[in-house]
Amino acid sequence: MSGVSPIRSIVHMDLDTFFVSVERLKDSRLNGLPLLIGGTGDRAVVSSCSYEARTFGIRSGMPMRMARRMCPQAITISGDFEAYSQYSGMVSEIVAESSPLYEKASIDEFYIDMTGMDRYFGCYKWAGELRQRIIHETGLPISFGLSVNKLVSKVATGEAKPNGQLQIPFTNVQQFLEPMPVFKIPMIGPKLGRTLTYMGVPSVGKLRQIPKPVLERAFGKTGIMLFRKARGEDDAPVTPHHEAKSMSTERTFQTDTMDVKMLRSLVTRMAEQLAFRLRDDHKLCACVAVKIRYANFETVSKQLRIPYSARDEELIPLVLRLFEQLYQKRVRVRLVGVKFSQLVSGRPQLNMFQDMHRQADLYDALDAIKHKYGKESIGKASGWVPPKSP
DNA sequence: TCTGGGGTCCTAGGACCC
DNA sequence: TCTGGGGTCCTAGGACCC
Repeated sequence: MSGVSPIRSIVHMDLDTFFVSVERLKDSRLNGLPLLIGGTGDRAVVSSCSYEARTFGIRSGMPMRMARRMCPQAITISGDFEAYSQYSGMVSEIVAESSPLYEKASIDEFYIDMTGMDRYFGCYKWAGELRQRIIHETGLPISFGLSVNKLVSKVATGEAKPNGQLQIPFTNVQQFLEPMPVFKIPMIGPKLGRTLTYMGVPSVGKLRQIPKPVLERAFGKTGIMLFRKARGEDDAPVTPHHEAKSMSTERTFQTDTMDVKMLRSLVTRMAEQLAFRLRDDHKLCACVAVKIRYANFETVSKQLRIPYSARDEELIPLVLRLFEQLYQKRVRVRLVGVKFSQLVSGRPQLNMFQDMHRQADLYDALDAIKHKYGKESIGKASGWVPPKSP
């Protein structure tokens, strides 16, 4: 093999306003209307919104209250994640069937590595046919970008939307990126984007003019990243499978609370549900963490390295202990969360000093019930939270 | 207009070891 | 006993993505 890597052909496919599109398949009367998907509570945010809603300045991530103020006639729908997951699966199957190497990057986007295929087929033609097939078989609009790596392909998809496709050959990468505002580059978020703009670097073209040492001095590793991205460089491979590295759950309350008993039983239940997920995925965790966000949005967390475990009797007391260490008494709490990380594959270790066979049998029985009747069907009494009164 | 929930990755400081 | 330097692990917080 020579050391010279060939120019790659990477497709990025992204379903357009995915949640909105699914809702419109379920109910065609929603076509053409401003639509907001997200929670209904006071503190909900917009998960997805239609292009009709976007003309009012609404964006995903925006508080629902604000969105409704900007567009009172918008229709609000609380998400149906089961349906979204099903449709996402349908699209995945079509992509998997036709692509030699693909990566599902999120519920609504894929990367496909077509390097080498272009000698036999035209990549652009092939990707266009795949796109049409997805549209035809699922009814969901989807766009794609085709270029030399994930970065440029993803940016190209952004420009192709809605319901379009765009190829950027490697000879055109610079000219394509140059006029772009820096925040169109993935990983340049609000914070970095603002800093760059204040520095007089609003576009990728301007960013490209800054010497590497200057960027490195100003931003460290991030500076190197900026230098490369400004040139459309990205050697990240298309990776078919990712092992989960953490699992977490959190809950924001409708109104801030000081009910410690409720908080304790909630984090207990959260730990229990996550431990169930661990065992279900045949995973163990070696780090547990608790997060609290107070009424003033100040957010604190505490984590602890532990011997690998997936057992309720080990994990729940640890989570409760972290909670007690973290919790500031008499301060109103907005959110609590529990996270298990440092995951590895494995089964809970048998503890010789306990009657482990009985213990293991008990787990199997309890987990079987959770499978059959749902995660909420059974749990420790201490994890029980009274249903909200109307 | 006060800011969801599920993730990943990076940074920086302190502990600890050789 | 006022003191090095590098490596690694751990913790806390934050930026970013969908």
